[in-house]
Amino acid sequence: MNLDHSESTAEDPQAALPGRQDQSQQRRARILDAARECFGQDGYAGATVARIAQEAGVSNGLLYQFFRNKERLFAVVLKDVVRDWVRAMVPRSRESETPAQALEGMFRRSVDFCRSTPLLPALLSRDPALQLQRIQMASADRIEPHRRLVASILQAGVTSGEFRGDLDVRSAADLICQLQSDYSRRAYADDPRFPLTPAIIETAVRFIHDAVRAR
Amino acid sequence: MNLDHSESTAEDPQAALPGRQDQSQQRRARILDAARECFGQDGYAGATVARIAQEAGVSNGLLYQFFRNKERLFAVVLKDVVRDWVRAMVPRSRESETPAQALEGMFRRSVDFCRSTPLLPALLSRDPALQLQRIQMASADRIEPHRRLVASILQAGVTSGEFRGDLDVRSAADLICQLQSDYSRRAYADDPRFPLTPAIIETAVRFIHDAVRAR
Amino acid sequence: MNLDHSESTAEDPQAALPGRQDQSQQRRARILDAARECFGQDGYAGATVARIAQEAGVSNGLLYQFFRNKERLFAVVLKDVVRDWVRAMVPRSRESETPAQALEGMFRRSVDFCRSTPLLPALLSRDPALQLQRIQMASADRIEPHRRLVASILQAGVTSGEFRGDLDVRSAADLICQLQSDYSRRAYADDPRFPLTPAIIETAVRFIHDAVRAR
Amino acid sequence: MNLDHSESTAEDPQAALPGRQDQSQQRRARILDAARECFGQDGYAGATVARIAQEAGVSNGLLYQFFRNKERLFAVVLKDVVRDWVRAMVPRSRESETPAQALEGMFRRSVDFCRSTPLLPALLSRDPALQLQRIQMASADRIEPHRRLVASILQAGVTSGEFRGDLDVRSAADLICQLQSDYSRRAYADDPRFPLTPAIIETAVRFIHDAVRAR
DNA sequence: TATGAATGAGTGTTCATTCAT
DNA sequence: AATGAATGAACACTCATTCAT
Repeated sequence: MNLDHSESTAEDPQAALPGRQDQSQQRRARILDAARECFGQDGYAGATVARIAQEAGVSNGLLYQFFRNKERLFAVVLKDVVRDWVRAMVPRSRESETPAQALEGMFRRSVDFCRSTPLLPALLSRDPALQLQRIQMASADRIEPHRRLVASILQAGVTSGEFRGDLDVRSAADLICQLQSDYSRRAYADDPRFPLTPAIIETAVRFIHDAVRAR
Repeated sequence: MNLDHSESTAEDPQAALPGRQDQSQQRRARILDAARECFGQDGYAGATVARIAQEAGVSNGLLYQFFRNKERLFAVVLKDVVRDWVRAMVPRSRESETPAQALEGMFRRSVDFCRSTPLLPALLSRDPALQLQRIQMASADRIEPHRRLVASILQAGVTSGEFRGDLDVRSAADLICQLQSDYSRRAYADDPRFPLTPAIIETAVRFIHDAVRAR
Repeated sequence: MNLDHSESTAEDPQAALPGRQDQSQQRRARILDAARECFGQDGYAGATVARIAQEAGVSNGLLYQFFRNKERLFAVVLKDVVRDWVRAMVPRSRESETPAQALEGMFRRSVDFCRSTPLLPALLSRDPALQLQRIQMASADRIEPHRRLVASILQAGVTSGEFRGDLDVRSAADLICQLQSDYSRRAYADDPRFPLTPAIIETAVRFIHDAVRAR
Repeated sequence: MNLDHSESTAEDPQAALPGRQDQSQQRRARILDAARECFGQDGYAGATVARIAQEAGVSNGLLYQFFRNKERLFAVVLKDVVRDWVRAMVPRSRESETPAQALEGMFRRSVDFCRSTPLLPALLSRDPALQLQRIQMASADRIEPHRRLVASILQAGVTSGEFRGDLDVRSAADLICQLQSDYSRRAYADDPRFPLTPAIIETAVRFIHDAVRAR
């Protein structure tokens, strides 16, 4: 739950005795955490600034010193979530993986990430409740790269002969990303009507393998 | 956009000169249309009753003579949308279809339905912005049947030897329904970042075929 | 509950087969009954026209053919209630009563009237919830006569020597009327915090006797 | 009109330069004053939150930071009014009073209190327009004690032989409280049809004396 | 820097009143 | 004469945002 928002100060030796600066950054991070939680649970319109502030343990007004308004706050949350998500999916060390393994690994890591993170890839994909189109556009930069990453893995597989030669790489990448997003969201939502049992995950992984591998 | 809400009066030759009853039902239908549109665009919390009324060309208050409140209106919209969606997906005449054809047909019909209908299967699946759990539960009755229908087609294919014998029917049905829902929503949303080209559809169809057919 | 609103038609031999006229008057009466009930229970602002119409078994709109608006309807109800109340209090045959008996009789009849009638002398006296001052003024014509009636009885008692010679007739009449109004309202309201047991009534009667009789 | 809501700050020498806390409490008090006024004039249903806010010179929303909703605000007003009323009635120093004097004193103080205070013992007793039963119940705790106080005075008088031995103490207390409430309300309402001249008050006082004293 | 009291525009909802039928 | 569908002003209440402290 306590994500890494501090970045540059992460290794600051003075972190132990937080100065003004540090405390401020800590509060900013707490706000972002709370916002992620609230937006994730209630959507953009449903979440209230007051609740976020309370959840973060800061005053109502402080929020507005870090973020111009609710919309901007949401944009930042969105950007961070996508960044974290992409990070979590990307293979740590790519060397030893075959394309098929890479594909499977991304899928599983994505689902795992969402399982443990109060997140909203739901929102990422196309939540109608957040019509903040401009915001989404801003974070869309992350979506396309993700798709390109998957596409490059697919292309590598095709080139190596491991995947089908007639694979429509762009479309397949799109579909795989879609599935990743879906099942990731389900991992987070944990809705009994949309369960995410191991069996379902294995089936999805097998779907993907079947669809791409050469025969 | 102008859906069939009239049903019983559809063949009434006097429909042209609407009586009071008729006009009333027409207005009700207009409200439902507008609500479908607005909820679809803005989510539950984001949509306003005033906007829906305006869009429907009726007064603010009339809405409350047909529906107890916003929540009930939404519930009705949801129920209707799912009903229409399921109707559109179900094969007209099932006789001559192989299981594979049935599967493909449902997929295509679902996508087509959403392309031409202001709809919200998005909302059906799990929009975090509409926490109206009870409502969702009510319309959830439709989700499981859909999954069962797909599962029965899969089972038929497995039995006939057309599909893989080791197919996890439940999980596969879940995944296929998920894909249908996704691409259907994309068909409606028409978001450039999530396009729905023929190539993408064909790829999805092929994915499904590859995943289930015996080898 | 079914009060006499018809007056002139009460003995109409055609009452059995109600003509247009009769039915109309009957409906008017039903509306007044319902209004008396509703205003009595919920006060002026709290009562709704729709409820009154429903209670009366007529359409919403019909109400407005008999009464210009809610305020006028209320005014008529008020006038009728006061009229009935005063009627009920006035001794049937005055001859054989001493002033003391007359006083006591009025008090008891008033309380009894309210016990069996959905009424609102509450509203009569000075309910702050119905600020319709002008209306109250209109029905005030009835209040003063009542006070004068009591005063005349008191005066008769003073003259005959049965009552104290130094009685302030006007003030005493005022107080007695006040008590009548109070206990009448309590008879109707039937609030456990303001009970109206026989003991309480007897005490009130005795109060009045003690206060006025010569010693 | 400007009641004492400040209590603890009453002796604060800095009250002249109000701090934030002080100003806040002052506004709360202003809201309560305005609410007392408006509810008193228009009843519960008739009074509007907007009017109260305007009368208090604060924004519409501030009201909701002090009181959960209109109903709660009313409950507080009611509680305060009863508290003030009871306070005003209770004899300052009881020592030297005979029971008869105590009775008379309470009556006069009650009337005087209402004359100078925007108040609604009317509402206390049984205004049909405020069906907020639960609220009334809450403040009813004050009614019964008042009745008991009067009853104890009566009992003392009976015991000392100053009052009639056959007095029904409970019923008499009820009646006296009723009269106090009535004339107090009249003192506030100041309705020309229900005047409250000195003569009327003296008559009431005499009524009470006559009714209770031994002969 | 941080607070939270204060604002007021905007929301869902009700209801007296009108009017086409 | 009678209906009840339709209206829209008015209400209680919420919440993003500001600002004096």
